[in-house]
Amino acid sequence: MAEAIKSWVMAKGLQPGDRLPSESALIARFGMAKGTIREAIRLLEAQGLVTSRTGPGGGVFVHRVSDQRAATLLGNYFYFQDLTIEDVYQIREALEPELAASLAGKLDAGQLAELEDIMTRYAAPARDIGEERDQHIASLLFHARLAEMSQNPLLGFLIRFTANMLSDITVSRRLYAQLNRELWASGVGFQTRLIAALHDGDATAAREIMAEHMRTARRLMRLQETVLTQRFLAEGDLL
Amino acid sequence: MAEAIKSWVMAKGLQPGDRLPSESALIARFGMAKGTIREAIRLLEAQGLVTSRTGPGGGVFVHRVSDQRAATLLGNYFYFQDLTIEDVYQIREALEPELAASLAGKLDAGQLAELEDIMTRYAAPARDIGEERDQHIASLLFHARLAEMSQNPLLGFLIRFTANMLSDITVSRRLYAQLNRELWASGVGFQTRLIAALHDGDATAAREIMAEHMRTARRLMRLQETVLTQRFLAEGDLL
DNA sequence: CCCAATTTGTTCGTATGTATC
DNA sequence: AGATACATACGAACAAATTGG
Repeated sequence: MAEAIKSWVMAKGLQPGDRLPSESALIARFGMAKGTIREAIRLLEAQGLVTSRTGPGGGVFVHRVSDQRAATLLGNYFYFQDLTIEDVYQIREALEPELAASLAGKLDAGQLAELEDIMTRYAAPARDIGEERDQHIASLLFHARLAEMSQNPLLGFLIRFTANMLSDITVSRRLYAQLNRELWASGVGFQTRLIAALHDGDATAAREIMAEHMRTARRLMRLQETVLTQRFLAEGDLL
Repeated sequence: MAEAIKSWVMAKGLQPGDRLPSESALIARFGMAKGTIREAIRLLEAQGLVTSRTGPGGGVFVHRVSDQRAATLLGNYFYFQDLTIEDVYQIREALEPELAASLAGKLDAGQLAELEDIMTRYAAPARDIGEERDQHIASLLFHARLAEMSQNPLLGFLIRFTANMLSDITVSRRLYAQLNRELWASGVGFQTRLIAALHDGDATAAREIMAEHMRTARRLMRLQETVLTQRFLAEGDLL
């Protein structure tokens, strides 16, 4: 029944911002009771396709599915799969270099400045765990912003999604607290060289710099996961 | 309010198949009216997190989000972005070779046989448009099955998703009707060599074969899109 | 085959909250 | 401040589907 409304909306070619008929109008049109209509609207709302506002001029409106919503919905799917950090890095290692290459020479001065600005947030080594965590988040933000600059919506979404998913995993497992200095050192150097390559329009260099960074991060993460497992075995009640 | 139920479910650590309290029980527990509870359940249902059955022994059950559902939900997001075929191929060109490499030497005889079986469906050149369409679908099935064999759930999902999205786009635009013989010829040859490399456990060869196939398909698709645009201009009412 | 119990699904009437004019 | 228009919430009744005796 939500499908009926959805296809009706698509048939009418409604665009984001357009208003759906009011509840009473939908009741009349589809010949269903208020509760049923409302449940159908909830189905659409959960998918992020509509939003509703109360009051005069309010109603139900077509809404473009937000990046956030799409990521959450897709995250629900992987909640039941058992993804490893290694799985996520396999994707990043394939996609991030591609992104870097495709952006070489395409960014304006403002965008390059923004990336440099983010970089300054971890120009200095972290002095405590809190700073270390902040730097880790900021470095993921660097990738997320880069992804938003992509002309390819699919590529941009996937990179933001994997970066966020990694952020969730690592923060929840407190991996960031153990990240060693090597990652920090390689991270700053990498971004400096990457921004230069992007500025110069050197796609090959940008790709290779990013690829190397991914390989390094993946290797370090792999080490951390080993450490983590050892800790679990040492601390927890042994089987 | 659906979030309250969702977090309650996660707090209880319910697993797929576990039953949620009945509507009346939820009404008692959360102190809300039946309609409100039902709307909340619809929100979870739309996300694919629960399903419900009527009758004795029925109720609302935790459900692992299906592949299908996740793909549909993610597809809604991209409905509002304007994705091009080129965008999708940029992802495939990055991911498919990675998949091929990671599966080299990991498939058993049954899996290899299944891939060969799919291949036989387009061993001969298509004689009419209908056959051509079937072959196009079958070739996408080849990629989808290969993706399901991946040990990486994220990689598998993304490849199935991009292949399906491409299938939707091309079928709806009737591109398949224009696919030329070069794609068919290269397709069969590619799969034969790919299966051999997978069997031999030659990851490097598998990656390169797939990469070459993707480059070829992407190039041909690009030509087709040009043709399609020209047709629109020739046929439709000119501006 | 039918009957009864259980649980979700649907309907209606009414009341409340909220934002606009 | 008050009227209006809209979504939101409540409660009671009835319908449909499924299972077991």
